[in-house]
Amino acid sequence: MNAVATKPPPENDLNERLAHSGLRLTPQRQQVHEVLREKMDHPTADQVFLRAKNKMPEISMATVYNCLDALVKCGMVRQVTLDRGATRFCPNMQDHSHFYCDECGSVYDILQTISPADAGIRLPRGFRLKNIETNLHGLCPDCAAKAK
Amino acid sequence: MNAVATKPPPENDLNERLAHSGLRLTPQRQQVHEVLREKMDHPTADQVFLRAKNKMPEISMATVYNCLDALVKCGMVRQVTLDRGATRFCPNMQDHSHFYCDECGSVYDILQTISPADAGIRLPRGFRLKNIETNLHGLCPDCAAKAK
DNA sequence: TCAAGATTTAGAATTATTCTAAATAGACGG
DNA sequence: CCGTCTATTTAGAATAATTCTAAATCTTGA
Ligand SMILES: [Mn+2]
Ligand SMILES: [Mn+2]
Ligand SMILES: [Zn+2]
Ligand SMILES: [Zn+2]
Repeated sequence: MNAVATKPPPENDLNERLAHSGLRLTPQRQQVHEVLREKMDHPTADQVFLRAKNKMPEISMATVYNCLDALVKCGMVRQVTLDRGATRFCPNMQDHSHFYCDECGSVYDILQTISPADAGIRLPRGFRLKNIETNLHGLCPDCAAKAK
Repeated sequence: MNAVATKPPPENDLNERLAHSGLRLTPQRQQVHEVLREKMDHPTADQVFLRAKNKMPEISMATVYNCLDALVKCGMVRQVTLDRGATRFCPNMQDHSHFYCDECGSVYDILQTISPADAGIRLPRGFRLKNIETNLHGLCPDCAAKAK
């Protein structure tokens, strides 16, 4: 699953994946996606809006939400909800989990996931599992150092 | 860790745990906690408010938020954030994960046989892990049946 | 009994997200 | 190219979720 390198360059992917979901590739969707890939710090919709405005000053907040929803729907972006604050967005579609610093709120990709089997999870009859989300909570290196 | 049965009855626990965090046991906190234990369907703050009002008509929304925060802080309640909607609350402090039905939004407790901490996540140097949260997404039995 | 501090409360304020309706863009058939 | 059709974008209003504020109330413990 990991050994065969048939993955097309991610940019083509965007076009195709949108099409596959009956969605068009628009400058705005492209821009929002680029913003996410540029700095993979899991920004909120609001932060995406501010960053996208630099290259595309006319873009609106509603469009950013629309684009993010489109990108999530077609599987190019993941939604990350970690606390009561705004939802964050992640363009890394590799299997990974998120480390959330309870102190400063920063989010890190952790390239390791727990399979349900490893976690000892057994679903009762009838449930249909689609995907698993693992969120690690604690202190980031900076905050851990300060805490000492 | 699991074998020694020194756990006091959960109601005493509430008093003690609050005290341990420098918080008082108040009728409102008790009521909010009771509401959560009565129907463990992971209600939102709003739903907790409505249910609590039945026995305690003067309780306010602000108090419900305050109480929920207090209960979370002292470790009697878990916060569950699953999508862009309102945060949900869970009074089950056993090690378990949550199944979220993407179709109808219902949430189920899924018991784990192995603590995820033991499942072998390896963090880069410097990170201090406090706890792991596992969210399962898919279809609940009802929705899975309808989907066929 | 009193002072200090914690908690509750109503309502205002803020933040996050969704909705609405009109304008625009772009694909497609002719 | 032209006109039509539909998807998308847009501004702003509306709604939903949460937090804040300041005053009232309660509790605790000198
Ligand atoms: Mn990520
Ligand atoms: Mn639960
Ligand atoms: Zn941090
Ligand atoms: Zn369902």
